Formats: sequence, C-alpha cells, structure tokens
Amino acid sequence: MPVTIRDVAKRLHLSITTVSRALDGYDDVASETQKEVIRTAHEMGYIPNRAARQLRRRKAETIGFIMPASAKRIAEPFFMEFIAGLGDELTMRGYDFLVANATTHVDERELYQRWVGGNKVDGLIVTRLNVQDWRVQYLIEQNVPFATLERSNGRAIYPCVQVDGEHAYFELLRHLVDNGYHHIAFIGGPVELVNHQNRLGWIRKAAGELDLLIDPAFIISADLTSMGGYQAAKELLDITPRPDAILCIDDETAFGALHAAHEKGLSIGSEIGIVGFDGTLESQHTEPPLTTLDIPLYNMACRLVRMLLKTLAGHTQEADVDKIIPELHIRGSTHRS
Amino acid sequence: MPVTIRDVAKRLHLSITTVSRALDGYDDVASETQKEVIRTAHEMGYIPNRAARQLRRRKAETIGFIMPASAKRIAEPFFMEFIAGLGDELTMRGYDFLVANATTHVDERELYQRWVGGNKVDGLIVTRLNVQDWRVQYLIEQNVPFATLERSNGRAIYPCVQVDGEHAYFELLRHLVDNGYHHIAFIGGPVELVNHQNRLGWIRKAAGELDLLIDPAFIISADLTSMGGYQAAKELLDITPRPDAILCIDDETAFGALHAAHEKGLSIGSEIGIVGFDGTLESQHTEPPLTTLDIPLYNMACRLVRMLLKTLAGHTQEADVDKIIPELHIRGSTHRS
DNA sequence: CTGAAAGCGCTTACAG
DNA sequence: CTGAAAGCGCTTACAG
Repeated sequence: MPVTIRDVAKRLHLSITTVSRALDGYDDVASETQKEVIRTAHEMGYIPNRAARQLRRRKAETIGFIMPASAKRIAEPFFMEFIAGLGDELTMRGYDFLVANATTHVDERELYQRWVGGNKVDGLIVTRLNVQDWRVQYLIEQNVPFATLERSNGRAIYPCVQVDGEHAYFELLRHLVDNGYHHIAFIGGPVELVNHQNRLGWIRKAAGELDLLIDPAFIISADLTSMGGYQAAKELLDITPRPDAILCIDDETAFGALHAAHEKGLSIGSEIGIVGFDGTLESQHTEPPLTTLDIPLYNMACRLVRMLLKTLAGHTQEADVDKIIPELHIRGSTHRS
Repeated sequence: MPVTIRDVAKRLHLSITTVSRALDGYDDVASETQKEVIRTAHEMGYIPNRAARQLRRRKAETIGFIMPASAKRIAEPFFMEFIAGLGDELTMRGYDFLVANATTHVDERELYQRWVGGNKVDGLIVTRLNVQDWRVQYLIEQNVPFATLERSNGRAIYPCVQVDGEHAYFELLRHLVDNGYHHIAFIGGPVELVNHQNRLGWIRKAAGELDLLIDPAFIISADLTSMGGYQAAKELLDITPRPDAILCIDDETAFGALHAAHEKGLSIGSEIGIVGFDGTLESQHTEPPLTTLDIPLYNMACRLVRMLLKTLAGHTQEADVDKIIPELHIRGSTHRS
C-alpha cells in the first residue's frame, strides 16, 4: 500500500489540505510547517498518485507522440534520436512521455482520438508533416495544444521547428559541381511530405543558380527506409546515361543507395556521389562515410518540448517558430580523390 | 468539455451505474439496454477518462519501459525495433506505453521510483540485464510485475525471453574455420552484461569444440555503440599478429568495426571477417553486407508484453521462459571469394 | 496560517 | 435487471 497524502497528514497531525499545499509550495503555509511536511513526506516515501492528481487538476502532465503511420518502422535512427530528445526533456521537466505507433490493428486516427478524448495527454508532438495534414486540423479542432517538426500549409498558428536548408543545399551543390558531379538525382519520400517538397525545392533552386539541369527522370520517390533507398537507387543506376550524384531525402535512404551502388561495382566518391540528410551517427561509419546535411535532431526535439510546454503554460505569444540551419558534412561519399 | 459517463446516462435516463456496467460488458444488464448504451455512448463520442478509471480501479493500464542507463543513445536500431514491438503489442491490447530514459538530470533509479511509487505503471519491461541487477531486485521487493529480456543470476522467478545462441555460434565458428579464419577476436560490452557473458561463453565453447585458441588479448570491451566498435576494432587491428575475424556483441558495434577495417585498407570478407549480432535491417546494407546472428527482436518484444500481461491477469504458473534460437545469416563480411 | 468539505469521473459492493 | 451511494487520492475554493 503506497503512502498517501493522508498518511503524511496523520503523522504530522495536520489536515491533508495543508500537506497538499505545503508540498506544492503555496506561500500561505508557515515555512516551518512546510519544511516539516516536505521532510516527513520524503522520509515516508510519499509519491503523489498521478491518477488522482490528473483527475483533479484535469491535466495529464503527459505529452504524447504517435509515430506517423507513414513510418514503415520506428527503428529509423531519425526517430530514435528524436524520441530520445523528447523523452529526456520531458522527463527532466517532470512530464510523462507516452508513445504509440499505428499498427494494422489500430490506426493512427484512432490513437489520436483515444488520447485526446480520454484526456490522456495535455499536448502532442507531431512529425513528418504533410503539406495538407489532417492531424494538424484535428488537433486544432479539438483545441489540443501541439508542436510540430516542419509546418503544413495554411495559416493556423502553432509552435514548430523548421529546417531552412536553402543555403546548405547551395553549398552542397557547389561542392558537387566542384568535384565534377553534374547529373543530379533525388530520391525523396512520398510527394505530399513537407520534407520532400522543401528539400527538392532547395535542390532545384540551387541547381538553377549553378546552371545545372535536373533530368525529371532522376527525381524519384521511395519510402524513407534503407530498403526503399536501395531499390530506388538500383532503378536510377540502370538509367543510361545514369546520374553521377544521388541526393537522398534522409540518411536511411542513403544507406540503401550506398548498398545499391556497391552492388553495381561503382566506386563511390569518384564514379558516383551519394548524399544523405540528418547527420545520424551511423552516417559516419558507412563505407565510404556519408556526406550529409546535419541537423541537431536531439536538440530540435528538446526545443519542441520546451515550446509545447510554454504553450501549455499559456505563454503563447504569436507564432513560435524556430529555424534550424543544417550543416554540410562533406565525407568520402562525394569526394573525388 | 469531453463527454462523461454522466452525460450518457442522462441522455438515456439511466443511472451511471448501469451505463458503466453496460459498457464494461457485465452480464447483469439487459442486453437491450446494453446495446442502447453502447450505441449512444459511441454516438456521443464518449471516451472513458483514464485518470478516473485508473484511480478507481487502482490500475494504470500502462506498461513502462525505462531505457537502461548503460545505453549511450536510445538511437540504436536494437532499441527501436524492440520498442516498436512493445508499443504495437501494448497499443493493440488497449494498454498505454510509457517510455523514459535516464539523463544527466534524472537517474534511472529515480525513474523507477517515480513510476512504481506514483502507481503510474502496472508493470515494466526490463532489458540489458546485468548478471547482478538491482532493477530486478527492486521490482521484486516492491512487488511490481515485470518481464525481462535475458535473466540475471539468482533464483527469483519472473517471465523472460532468453536467447540460446550455443548452436548458432557453433555454426558460425565452423563457417569461419571453413573459410580460413582462425584468429578470432570478440568486441563485447561491459562485462557485467548478461549478453556479454553469454555470447562470449558460447564463442569459447564453440572454439573449444573446434580446437581454436582464442588469444585473451583479442577479447575486449566496448560500449555497444558504433563509435565504440570503431575504436575497439582499431585497437584490435593494431595488434601483431592481428585477428582475422572479429565477432561483435551487436550489429551496432560491428558497424564501427567495419569502418575501422575499411580505414585500415583491409579487404573485408577475405583479409578480415566481421560479424554482428541482432540481425537489424541496417545490417543488410553495409559494405559488405554483415554476417550476423539474427534474432526476431520485434517478436521478442511482443512476447514479453504478452507474458507480462498474463502475469498481471494472475495467470502466473511457474516461471514463464521463452527460448529464442538465433539464425545465422552469412553475408559478404565473412565470405572469402 | 490552517482545516472541513466538495468534487474530478469513474467502479463496485449493496439493496431492492 | 437497475440505482443510490461510497470512495479511489488528490486539489482548491471557502471559511475561520
């Protein structure tokens, strides 16, 4: 039987009201009393029952994250790094972190409804946004706070962290051109993905400025997995004449592309350049190490949490938007020696 | 304002008692009434408030998983695959899944206390067990149900999934010998890890049966990350004469070892063999693809959940132990052509 | 500065 | 078969 506030009160001959207030740091409690209460509670191993507190306060002190259904596997380095950031920041602030992923049995929409309807979470973090995103709409309708990685279209205001890759892609393309790569291909994800459109847009813009033509046949969609990247790259490499540089929407896709290029017997870094996005730790250890645009995923996740909690606390000024500039890491996969 | 059980009762001119019972499928409710209630509740978008239910039932309907502090990063493919399995199985069964990881600010023990003391979880999943494991002790003391991946020493009974790699390692070593590898090295993890001891034990046993000597200098510990594997492998490869095959405690470590071998200019698969453990999806796409012992992490996680829920339901017979036999996947990293 | 009391939304003996 | 009532462990106006 866990220790309750009543036990603590009894021991001190106080009312539960006072104990509760002392523990919560109200200033209308004698500081002598407060000290006593805190000490005794600690001694007795009192830990507030969360369910009771939630019920009474009508707050869950919990933030949720639902793996986007588009994610074939949660196991992508991207998500783990991101989730680690969310979890750490939330834990540190005394919040709980609820995670779920859609399955064949339970779909994404149902999960949102469960959590929102059941008052299980005070807010949500949403990633992998689509240009039109029903999740954003739903949460706005339900009046549930959330923060997102990237933004969908529309003028709704909500806190988000956005990547601005324009300059980084320009740098990347200039590096590629300097190293003799001229026939650029792109393996993206589903086209409705904000990340797909943005990254492709930046590539096109940079290509324009550098007078590079991008063959439309060299723009292709995969599913953000290494297997998808592998298959897409195989297709690209079968085209004649074939591209000499493949930019991938993320590192995971690039891992598969590396594999395909090796299989074709191409010398990566001289005959073919391959580039990822995210700067995952794994990208340092591929053969050859992967050129990538590095974004601080862990920190981005922490920032999202902070933004969301700020919103919950009601300190919402206008739209809270954080811009992240990716950093170009040039490695062996694009380096003609 | 969300719909409560009271709203549903009012609408139907019933008491909340009856509504509650109808929804829970008690058999002392007229089946006519029950149908009505269920239909109306659904129509009105009623979703039970979890906090209230938890408080009343004194159950959280939540299972927790705390990332072991020994994990440098949650971002390891191993954990993601595992967590995906836990999450899917729990979500499917209507349970919530709480995740946390220790940080510099909040230590592992504190997290356990928070969850157990605060009644936040009904049970826990524990991984990466040590030979002596305080978590197991603590949970037994607190009388909190849990299930583990691998077992610590001692005779306590609790449900667990265990890998039995004896045969698979024998097969692996025979394959290595057949391919001309004779100087075996092992990059493990912290020595107190059950996985470290078991895997090394199986390797030693198989080596004995095949009359291979293992140089003690070739047994070395890293930290289960690719960076750790990279550094450890560099050290191993500097020894003269150097090992010609490196078995790693997991795939992640092996990724780093591959990198180190490439850097040294060794031809992997002919001059040096490298082997992982886990069979992560990433292992298919390394250069060369990685020989590994494949275990069905996702399924193992699902099984653990089922075992744990069975325990919660009180169907605990004797010790519930599942044995997993790894499958040897021979790939280019150990294949002399 | 402290306490008695109401109530968050459920579940569950108990009575009828 | 149905309902009135107690209570899970807290928080928080309100009174003193």
